[in-house]
Amino acid sequence: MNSAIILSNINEHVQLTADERAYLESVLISRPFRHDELIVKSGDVARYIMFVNAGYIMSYYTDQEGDDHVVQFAAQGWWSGDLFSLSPDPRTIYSTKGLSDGELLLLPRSAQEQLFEKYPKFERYFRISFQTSLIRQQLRFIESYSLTAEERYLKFQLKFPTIDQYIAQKHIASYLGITPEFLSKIRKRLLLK
Amino acid sequence: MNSAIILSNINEHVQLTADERAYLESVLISRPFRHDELIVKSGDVARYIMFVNAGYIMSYYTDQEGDDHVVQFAAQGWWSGDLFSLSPDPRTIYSTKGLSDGELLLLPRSAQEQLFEKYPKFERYFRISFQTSLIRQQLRFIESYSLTAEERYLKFQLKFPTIDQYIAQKHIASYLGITPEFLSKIRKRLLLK
DNA sequence: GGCACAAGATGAACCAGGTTATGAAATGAA
DNA sequence: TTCATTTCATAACCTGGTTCATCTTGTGCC
Repeated sequence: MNSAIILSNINEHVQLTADERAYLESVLISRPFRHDELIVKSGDVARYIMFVNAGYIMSYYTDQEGDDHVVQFAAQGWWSGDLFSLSPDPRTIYSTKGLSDGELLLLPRSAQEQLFEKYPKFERYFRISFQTSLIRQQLRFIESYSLTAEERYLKFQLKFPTIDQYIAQKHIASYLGITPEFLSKIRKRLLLK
Repeated sequence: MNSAIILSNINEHVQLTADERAYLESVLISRPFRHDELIVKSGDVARYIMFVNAGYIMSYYTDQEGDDHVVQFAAQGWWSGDLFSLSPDPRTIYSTKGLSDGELLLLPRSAQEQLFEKYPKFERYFRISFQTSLIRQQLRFIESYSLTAEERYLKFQLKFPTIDQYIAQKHIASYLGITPEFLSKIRKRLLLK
């Protein structure tokens, strides 16, 4: 298993010893996925959190009316946002799908608890990760109110300059909280400028 | 200082020793506030995070156009959501205001770092707190897309059955992401039902 | 290549929610 | 108690975004 990316990611926040590194590697599970594969279905018991080691994935939420809402795109080097696997009821409310071929590294829930017990450094790493995710999530929430759909689309393009070739427009629309038709209009409007 | 509430809050997730408890109490700072007092102004260097020991506060974000967006209400027993104080640049983007008279317990940033160093248990406590906050924040984000303004208002009333006497309607409207006028319409519509 | 089917574009009618304006009621300072 | 200020309600009008229907353009797939 190639764990270079996850290790360098963790190393940005805490310095791991050889022991800690070895232990982490011993509990990670490689999980390759294919383009368009449904990796996790909502309602599943998700006994792990996911690190994207290669490729692209997206997570989405299906509401009562059966409409999907894209919550997150994740590229190489990202954790997937589904944290329900860590709370008492591990049934996830998100589905996760591959947007390309790729590989996940799964960190099982049980292993994670042991990781925290054994090496508090990992607790620190995840504390920091959750904290920055929370800040980002709050900013995104604010933006969804204070920016127009067009501004949000422009921001999206800046944030994911390369990913969009992997993502269908309807999924981008869903991520932005608008209909595909309206995204179409925005794109046309932007071309004319 | 009365730290019963914060201790029982922490105790729900980790068991503190007498030492740990004493240390925490020694670094907490009492900060009383008044109704309508501006406690933190956006742009301030916020060197602490805040625990509501008594009363109600709200945090809001002021956008480029100068419009306020209420991000969070917090009652007794809640941490305030402003985590920028923990990131490298501690200038906050939120303002915080008292909705009633009350008291905050401030946990200074420097003290917090020492707390984590000295007693990893606190790292665990905050890891768990951030994690559950993140889950809640994601749910709120999803709801803002998949529910109508009226449904969100009804949910708000369920979630904060007592707080609304302290909060002006325009702040509730802001929290819900709508105009005060539109909230007015919704309330009228609901009364007629 | 050719067929089937999903994705994107386009346009018209429509609606949830915003904007602006006005007045009434509440709050509060002097 | 008065005057000023803020908040809430109401109503007419406006608009960003939706819905639905049709058409075009991919994109597997055998």
